[in-house]
Amino acid sequence: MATSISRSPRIAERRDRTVEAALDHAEAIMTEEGAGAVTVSEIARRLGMRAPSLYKYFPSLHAIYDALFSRGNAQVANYMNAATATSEPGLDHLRTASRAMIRWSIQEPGLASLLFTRPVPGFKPSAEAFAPSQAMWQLWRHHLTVAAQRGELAPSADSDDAMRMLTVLISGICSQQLANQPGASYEDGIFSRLTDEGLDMFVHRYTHEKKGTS
Amino acid sequence: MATSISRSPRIAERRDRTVEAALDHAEAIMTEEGAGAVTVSEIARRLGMRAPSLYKYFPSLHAIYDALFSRGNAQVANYMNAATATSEPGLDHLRTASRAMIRWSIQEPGLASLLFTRPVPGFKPSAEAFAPSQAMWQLWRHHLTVAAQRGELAPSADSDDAMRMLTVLISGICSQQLANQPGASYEDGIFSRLTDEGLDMFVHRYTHEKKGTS
DNA sequence: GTCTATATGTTGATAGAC
DNA sequence: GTCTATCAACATATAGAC
Repeated sequence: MATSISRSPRIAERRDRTVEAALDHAEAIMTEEGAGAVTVSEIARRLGMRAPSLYKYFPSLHAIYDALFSRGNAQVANYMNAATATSEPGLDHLRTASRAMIRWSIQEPGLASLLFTRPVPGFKPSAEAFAPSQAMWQLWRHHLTVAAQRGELAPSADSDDAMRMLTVLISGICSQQLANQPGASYEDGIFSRLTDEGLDMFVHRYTHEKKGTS
Repeated sequence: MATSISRSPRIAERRDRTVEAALDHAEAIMTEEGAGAVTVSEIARRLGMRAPSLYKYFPSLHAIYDALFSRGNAQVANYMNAATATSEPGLDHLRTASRAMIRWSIQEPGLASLLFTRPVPGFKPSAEAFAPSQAMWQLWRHHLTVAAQRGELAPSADSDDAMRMLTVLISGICSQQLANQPGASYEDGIFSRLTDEGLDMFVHRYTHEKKGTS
């Protein structure tokens, strides 16, 4: 992703290091001040550069956000792959992945808000940057299918609505945690502590088939 | 809240109308462009005023956000009071209030994000502006107590954790709906359509006592 | 690749004429 | 209460010297 094409590999490497350093700072700004606080000037300031110099690395602020979006996707994918490495396909994977997703979002609130909400008024990620995100959700969806086939969940869990309900739970826990107790860790958070209870609630609903509405 | 003290009631009235008009515009900006897009200049522009004139009505941009916060609280309280006017105390009230809250948040995404998240980096509502919000949640909490006493929910539902779980569901539906299908109505939204299913899931969990975790 | 200099726009906020 | 004028910052972005 961050590999540039150049005649000299040494120069390209150095260039890539600068690009990565710029994104490191941008990420830090997001975490500290929110996603909307990222500016070309502030990144340059932290790099010990003048703002115009940064335009040699990125064509625009929009491009920086796009690179951050891609980086966020890569990070969360790595984090979840590592977390679910030894998980069984199906329900076990879904539980582990859900916990990992919430844990990561709390560790990286800036990147998470960029990936999962629209915190920057003018910015929409490019199709390329967005594609891995879709792939990730399809993987989740697949594990719902597996869980239903294995009988760990009811057949109705193999549906887009069930998938949406699971994302509702995860995003709800994250947003409540970050809004009401920012800075708290996954273990200490009064909302993130409810993760397993929420998952049980979901499993309960999609194990015993639906009852009537009052 | 918006009543000013003045010797002449006529002038005070006119002043209050201007204040309200300014907040109307600010609200519209929030809905159209996001909570972070509210600026003194843009409000003045829409009022047909110069920016400095607005400082006769508000001491700072921060004060405008605070007034918007108060207004949001009043609006959502009115909306929910109207919606729950004929509801039975307890579970019926909670169901109706949850639907109303989600419906209102989708209709007023700008105000809702101001009330329930922290979309503006520098802004924290004043204690006075925040107080009604706390009162509202205490009312919800009260209805959980009533529902448990009536036997509509299990005793464990009379807890802060159950309250948090309910807010997780509501905020999760809102945030997913607004992020993934902005502009859709409550009826058409692929996430807001899950409201009743989510409530059923919650009720199911807090009716049948908790089972073991896998 | 870095810089200075600059163009152009925006913001929040104040002073003071009318 | 409105305006003009102004300030000090800040932003994105470009041109061109070195």
